[in-house]
Amino acid sequence: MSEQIENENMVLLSASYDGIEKKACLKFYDEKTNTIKLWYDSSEHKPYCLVKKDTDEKLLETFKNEDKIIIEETKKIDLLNDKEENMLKIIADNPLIIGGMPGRSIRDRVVAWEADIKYYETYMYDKSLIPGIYYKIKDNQIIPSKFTTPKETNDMLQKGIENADDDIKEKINEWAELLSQPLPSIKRVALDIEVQSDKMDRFPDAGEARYQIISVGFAASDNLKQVIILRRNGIELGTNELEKDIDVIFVDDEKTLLENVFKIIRNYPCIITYNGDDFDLKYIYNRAIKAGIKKEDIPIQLGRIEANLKHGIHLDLYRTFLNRSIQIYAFGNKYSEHSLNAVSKAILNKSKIEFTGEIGQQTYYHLARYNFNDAEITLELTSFDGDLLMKLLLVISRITKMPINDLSRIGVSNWIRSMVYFEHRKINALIPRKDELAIDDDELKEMSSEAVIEGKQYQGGMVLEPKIGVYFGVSALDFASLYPSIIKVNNLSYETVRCKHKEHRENLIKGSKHWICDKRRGIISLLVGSLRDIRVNYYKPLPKMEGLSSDEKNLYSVVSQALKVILNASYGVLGAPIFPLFFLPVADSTAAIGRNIITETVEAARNNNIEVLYGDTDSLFIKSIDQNEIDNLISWSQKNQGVDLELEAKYRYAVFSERKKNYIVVKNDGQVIIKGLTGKKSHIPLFVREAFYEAIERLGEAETEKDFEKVKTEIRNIARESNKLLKEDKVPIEKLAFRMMLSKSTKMYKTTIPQHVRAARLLEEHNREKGDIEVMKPGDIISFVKTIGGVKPLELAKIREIDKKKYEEIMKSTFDQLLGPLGYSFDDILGVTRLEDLFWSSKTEN
DNA sequence: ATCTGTGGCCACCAGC
DNA sequence: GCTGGTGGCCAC
Repeated sequence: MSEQIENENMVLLSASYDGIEKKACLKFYDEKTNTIKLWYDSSEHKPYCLVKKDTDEKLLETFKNEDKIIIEETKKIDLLNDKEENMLKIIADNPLIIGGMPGRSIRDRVVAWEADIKYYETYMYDKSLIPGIYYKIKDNQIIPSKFTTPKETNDMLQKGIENADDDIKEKINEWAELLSQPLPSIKRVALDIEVQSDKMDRFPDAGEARYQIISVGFAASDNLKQVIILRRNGIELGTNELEKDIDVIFVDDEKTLLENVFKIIRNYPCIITYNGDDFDLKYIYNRAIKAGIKKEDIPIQLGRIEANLKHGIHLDLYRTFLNRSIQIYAFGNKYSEHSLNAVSKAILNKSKIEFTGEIGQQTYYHLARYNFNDAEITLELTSFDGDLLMKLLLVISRITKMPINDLSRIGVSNWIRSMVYFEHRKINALIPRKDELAIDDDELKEMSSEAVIEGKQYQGGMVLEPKIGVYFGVSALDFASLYPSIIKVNNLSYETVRCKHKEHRENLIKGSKHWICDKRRGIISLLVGSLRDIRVNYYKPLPKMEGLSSDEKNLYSVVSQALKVILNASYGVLGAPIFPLFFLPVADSTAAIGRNIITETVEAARNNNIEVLYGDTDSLFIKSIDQNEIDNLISWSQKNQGVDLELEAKYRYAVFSERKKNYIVVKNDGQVIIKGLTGKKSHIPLFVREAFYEAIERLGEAETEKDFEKVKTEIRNIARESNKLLKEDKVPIEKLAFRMMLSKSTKMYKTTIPQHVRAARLLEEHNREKGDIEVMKPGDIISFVKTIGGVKPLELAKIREIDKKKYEEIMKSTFDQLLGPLGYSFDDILGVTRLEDLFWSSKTEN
């Protein structure tokens, strides 16, 4: 049922294989009509393999030695229709199979075909389709839409990359064309359901779907705000505290409720949920089947890992926010727990609505308010900051060649895999299998650097010994995208590091046993290098350019963020055994060159009489704010190392202790930046953290060295005040709670039982006695307090059980990290306080 | 089924 | 009481 669509600009969202139609099904988003256009491609596309007469060994040899492997078409195997024995015969006659899913051997291809899941990869490659960009369909042909970049920005790009190598330059221009396309705003609806479960079963199984759905909330980008409520016996209406524009619809039976839900879903090309894969959509589907609704009338399609829409796409934000790259690089590690409440609190500063008792016993209006609120914050997670998340996904989709519904559910190693494989196919290069890149364990150990931390695979970044003290007039310098720069400049890639050419074995990397090919550009080096250059020289400075519209600025900063995510991951995956192109020598070489670069730069600084105070991996702190000295160092580095050293900031003063990764810097405007100190860590009690931050603020007030006396007095007052509150039991117990994440379920801790696990077990036991069998899961956060003789979960502890001495110790160690480098100690400061305290408490006792 | 890396500090556990 | 090892959080 191929639909004729003409002359429209549509964004390609996803591609899948329709097993019934035996056709490719493409989903395009049409911005004009706000709908998904389904496109069944009736042109022939069969999964096939090209066969080339050769042997594996011979080809591998060639692969390492030649500039490029060109695949020649000699014979096709039709994987879908050929009989297996026939295929095997062809394979026997032609031992090497390349192509079909180009680059992969027939074994991989057959496996991929059977799994059905990689279909879009081969289809999209064959048709030269890239998800996330605009197309027209005309005369049954899919034609990419053309967008031209504004002249000013293009000029800036060309100027920024004029010194790049030709191959990199070409690639950068290709990226620029792809990434400067406008970003569509996708019409979407967020959905959340509530289920009539009882207390004993707080997380009902969606496969079983035992309880009826009592409420479904909707919040959409076109301002639809609706809750559908199931009428039940004995439930009161309650008071209507909902905003006026929220529709509450009552229905009498679940089937009608579900039909209403489906009617709404069908109006939207994109549906957003929080944990919809595992719960909401699965639950709805199974209840619909139970209610006797026919499969073909349900717009939901359940996959193995993903619940999808027949007419559109579904994004499960739970899976997206679980992604570590998204968490750290896109959202700056703002959230640490992955519940809807925790994420929305951290990002939107909005919470779920609280209620007591069971959800099934709430009044209708309270249920509606609770349910709608969940749907609304779910939607808002995609719409805050000008649809940031949606746009980020679309840009990542363009870079990695993956549909957003896929990439939003999987980890970054798979993004990079998709991006790198696409590039292989594009140049008709063979994609090596894992076993072809594998190195024998003993051999690998022999050739790799020794890690500083036992149990790690190789040595990483270098951390300089800090020079203890307070320094006024300090500059922070760092290398822009150091590891990607190294990969670019040194031509690092799995096929160029330790290449097969005898003559290159002399090109040893200093401090390592690896050598680098200088005959051809490595594929990883080209990809990572071009992405690095376009970010540093174009997308990063672009938003500052004058005369840009806010849409343009927004696009550029989103692209910059997406590139940051990809670049940060691309080095890491090469050292990750799970990555299909894992090749440790590349990661090892990258880090080794990084250590060389920072060492040489420190040396160069010394030669120029610049004192280096501290440095970590790609950053240096120098005791100078002289622009000339800084510029000299920067140009030295550019000239001798080919990497971009940049001035990050000049600081009024900096404080270093003997501890690495622990320091304080103060900007000229008084803003204080703390790194690594215990006082800022998220697991310590709020009571300690608040006092710590108050003290930190005082540091911002110090303009010169002699101001520290005053600061000291003020910090003393803060410490004294806090201690007093603690002694008088005036600190609310919640503020005394440690909060720590469980990385395993409590039963899985075997070697030692840490305190937070003890607390978690106590809590589980307590709940079990109440009849609640729910246990704590990996990723859950346990709040506990230190009591005399041990720990207790926050919920079960009384204020009088608190071990005040322990908390005083924590205050001491936290404050000492701050005071030590300033030449004071907590005991000095509190020594004064203690006398007063004594005086004070004896007075009250009397 | 899913999973990017190493270096460093702190508090605590468990065994001696 | 000392000490090596574990687990969590952070810097890059």
